[in-house]
Amino acid sequence: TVTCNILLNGLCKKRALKKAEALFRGMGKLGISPDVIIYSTLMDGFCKKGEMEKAQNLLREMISKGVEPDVVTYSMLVDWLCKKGEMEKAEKSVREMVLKRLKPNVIPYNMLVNGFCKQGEMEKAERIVREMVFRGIKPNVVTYSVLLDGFCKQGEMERAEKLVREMISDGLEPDVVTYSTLVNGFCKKGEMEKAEKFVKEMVSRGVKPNVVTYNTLVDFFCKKGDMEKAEKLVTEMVSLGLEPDVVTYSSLLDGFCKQGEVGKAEILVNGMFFKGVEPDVVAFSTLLNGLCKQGKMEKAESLVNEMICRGLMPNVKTYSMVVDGFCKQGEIEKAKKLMNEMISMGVKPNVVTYNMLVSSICKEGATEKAYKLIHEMVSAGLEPDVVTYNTLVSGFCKQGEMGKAEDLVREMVSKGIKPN
RNA sequence: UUGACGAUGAAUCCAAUG
Repeated sequence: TVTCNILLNGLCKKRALKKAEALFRGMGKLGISPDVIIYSTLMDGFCKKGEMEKAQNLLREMISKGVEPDVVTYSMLVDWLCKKGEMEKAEKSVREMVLKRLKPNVIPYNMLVNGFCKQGEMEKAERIVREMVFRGIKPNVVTYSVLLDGFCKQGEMERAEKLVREMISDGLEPDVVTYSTLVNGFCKKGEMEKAEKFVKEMVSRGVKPNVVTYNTLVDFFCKKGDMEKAEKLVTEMVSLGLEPDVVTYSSLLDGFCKQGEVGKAEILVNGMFFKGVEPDVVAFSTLLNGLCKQGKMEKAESLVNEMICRGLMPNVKTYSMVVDGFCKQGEIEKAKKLMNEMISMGVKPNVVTYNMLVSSICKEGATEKAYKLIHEMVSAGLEPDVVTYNTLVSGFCKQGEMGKAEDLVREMVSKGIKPN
């Protein structure tokens, strides 16, 4: 059973779920009865691939075979709920564990903390930390890193910095993730000096920067448009034995594109293949966005086809970039056609996609007509957001129809959308 | 040394003076 599971785990980690499943079924035929670990391993594999149906079926199967879910199995459920943003249910599951005397350890609590942090609910996150301490569970480096990321994403860098000091005085060693989180926080705030200070600190504490740490810094310079510095950092990371990965390249691609150097980006993609780094959907989409922004729509469309040929399925963002490209070219009909095409590919347009259409129709001076798109959005199950309204308000303002603009502001407020 | 948690990359609107 253990041997099988080691194999199973390997297959799951490699995303070879079909093989894993085959192995699982094979075990049954050999008369090896799967234990809770086998089931959990496979369930986790399905969860990570987003195949929740299969995961749930497996859960039912294990229960029906009298295999009791344990702390790990429950935790996976908790994590799934947290990632879906269903925090009440997630909390309930943890309580359920307690009631069933499956003593939840630090991990399910970390999941809850992470869930709340990702929603920006820092008070609730801290409440969970208090609760875990109350239950006699010590926060670990992950707990702190999760909280740290939460504060960073809220832009509360003073609190973030304090938290790192706190964990050190609590006797916990910040690791590469902790530091990378903090470095990212400062980078996103544009505080490079601070970011560099903490890179120095991590090194002096014997924590080696890894690819993620460098990617964070590289991305900062790419966003700033300082491609020289970005490329220099890449050279530095290579000299340290860190291989640039698809994320490194994506940042560079975006940097070049935003500098208007789409040609360089195209060359870089070839360089990726050469280095054996396979571009993924994001990498391709980044280049695609560059092409669209330059109005090179023929190239853009053929790039989308290339993606599909490579088995990389364009997502909403990918398609939306092309939709926006057509919109900005004034080819609204083509944009609409593409929206139908994406639907037929099983990709639903979202608010952003619609906002693009709204924007281009406003630019034509037909704000009234653009406004009517809201109905279409609603019937597609989408709610207009602050950008939708900003676009329309701006449209009316430019047409000199201030009354209508003001009406719209009132309308958005009445819908509970805060003007920014 | 069989399973669960944390960090990095891509899309839409608007803004003063000129």
